[in-house]
Amino acid sequence: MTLAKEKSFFDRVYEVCRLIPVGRVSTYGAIAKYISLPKAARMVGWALNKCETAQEYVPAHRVVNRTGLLTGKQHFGGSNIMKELLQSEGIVIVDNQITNFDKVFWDPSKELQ
DNA sequence: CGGGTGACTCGAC
DNA sequence: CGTCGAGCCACCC
Repeated sequence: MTLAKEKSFFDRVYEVCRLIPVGRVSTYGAIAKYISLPKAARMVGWALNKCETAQEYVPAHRVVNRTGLLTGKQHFGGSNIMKELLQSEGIVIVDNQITNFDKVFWDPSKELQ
């Protein structure tokens, strides 16, 4: 799939996040890598922090750090909303850690090329 | 315009 | 094996 390269970094992050299939998750680094900025993983998280400003809904709960840990949980209203959402999609989480992370991991640079 | 920020990542000790 | 530190870069104020 080809994404508009004219758009800003943020917009690309939002687009990739929306492309994440239900029941799957991705990582900040993987997304950053897909948009040709593998070292901008922090920017991805920051972009998701402002995902509410995006014109369309962004499933930011499907994006975790590269270990499968829900580091962004606290930014989801301060509750277990992120965990609840992921579990409702079939993802198993124990202590904010995705247990079957290897199976649900979705790499845009591989799945989306 | 310049500095600060951040939901990350990787390497060193 | 676990913890700590520094680099990274586009966007906001």
